[in-house]
Amino acid sequence: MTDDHRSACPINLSLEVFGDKWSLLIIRDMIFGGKRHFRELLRSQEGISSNILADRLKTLLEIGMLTKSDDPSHKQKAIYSLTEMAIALVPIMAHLGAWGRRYLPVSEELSIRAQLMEEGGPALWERFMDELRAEHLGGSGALDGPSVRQTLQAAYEEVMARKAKELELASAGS
Amino acid sequence: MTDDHRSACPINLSLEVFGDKWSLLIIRDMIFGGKRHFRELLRSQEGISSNILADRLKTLLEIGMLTKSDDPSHKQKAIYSLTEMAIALVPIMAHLGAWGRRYLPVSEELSIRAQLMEEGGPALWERFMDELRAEHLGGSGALDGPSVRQTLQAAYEEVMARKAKELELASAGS
DNA sequence: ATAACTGATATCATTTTGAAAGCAGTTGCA
DNA sequence: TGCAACTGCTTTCAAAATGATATCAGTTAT
Repeated sequence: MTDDHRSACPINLSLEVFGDKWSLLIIRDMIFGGKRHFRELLRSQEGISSNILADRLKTLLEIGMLTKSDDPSHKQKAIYSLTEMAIALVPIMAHLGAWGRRYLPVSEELSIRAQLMEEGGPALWERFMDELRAEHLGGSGALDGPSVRQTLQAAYEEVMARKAKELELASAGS
Repeated sequence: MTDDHRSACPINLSLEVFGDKWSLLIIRDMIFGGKRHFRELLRSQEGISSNILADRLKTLLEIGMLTKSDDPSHKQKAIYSLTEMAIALVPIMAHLGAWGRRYLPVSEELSIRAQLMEEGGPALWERFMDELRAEHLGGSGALDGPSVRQTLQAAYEEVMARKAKELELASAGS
């Protein structure tokens, strides 16, 4: 255990954990993208390098935000799982998304999930966290209805489909 | 306007703004510490260097999280003010503090504010934000009763006083 | 057999960080 | 009228982090 912290302030300590440009994006892809494997995480929107990804995964494991296990289907495959510590970031993700959506130049398709999370409020976040616990920590059984992640993903695809259609119509009409 | 973003995802864009170890600490000191001047911000718990502080302030100004004005009392003094964009981070600060308090090795005195923010909930955050608007954006008049910042600060000092007393007693009893 | 896939490492140039000292003024006090 | 303390920075330079690219040894499906 390395204890050389700059200060024991909770905000500072939080930033020491994920105050960089990549750690939270990895968590984001696991939470909202359902990614569990190294090669999946490598295909992020933002194009993370493999050495950076390896380094951050190692750090997140050390901190206790992730755990790693073998994939029975492939001897070289590793499965990364979220711990409660990482699942507890869902409300922060929601707030970050809402803030970014309000003040930064987001695209419609990449912010529709944030919009739904904002509209859903704490009740939706709690449900999402329960689903993540079931998925990553085992224990409780399946939940009824479509998962929060599936609902968010469907909304994303709907926007993409509409945009493709609009583009097609605009192109045909020119 | 530089538009070379890694992606238009709201979480990514948020991290491009304050995904580093210092930017949010500066905002924290302005929000919770009431700091408005360069030399005040230089005296942070974590010991930020003057070059880093200057660089971050410049970036925060460019982004639109802060504004800068002259201090009438001193020709070389600058007053930094929060914009609505920065004041809107109060709920994120509250969540970050709550998360850090739960999962990281915080000290009692530096986390008492986070505890009160968590217990106060959204209603307290809104009141705090109103006070910050009055303080940094002008407009609305004074608010009744002690300010949220004063209440948090008083709680901090109470913990410090108690700890000093305990230390004194322990020392006397040895 | 072989091509594609697995989770990483190695290399190396570029960028960022950060401690420390310094600077050109301004202000308050003797 | 001096002079010390204070103002918001800037400069310098070493060390650390970042990140693109190529590569690796082993595994699996065809």
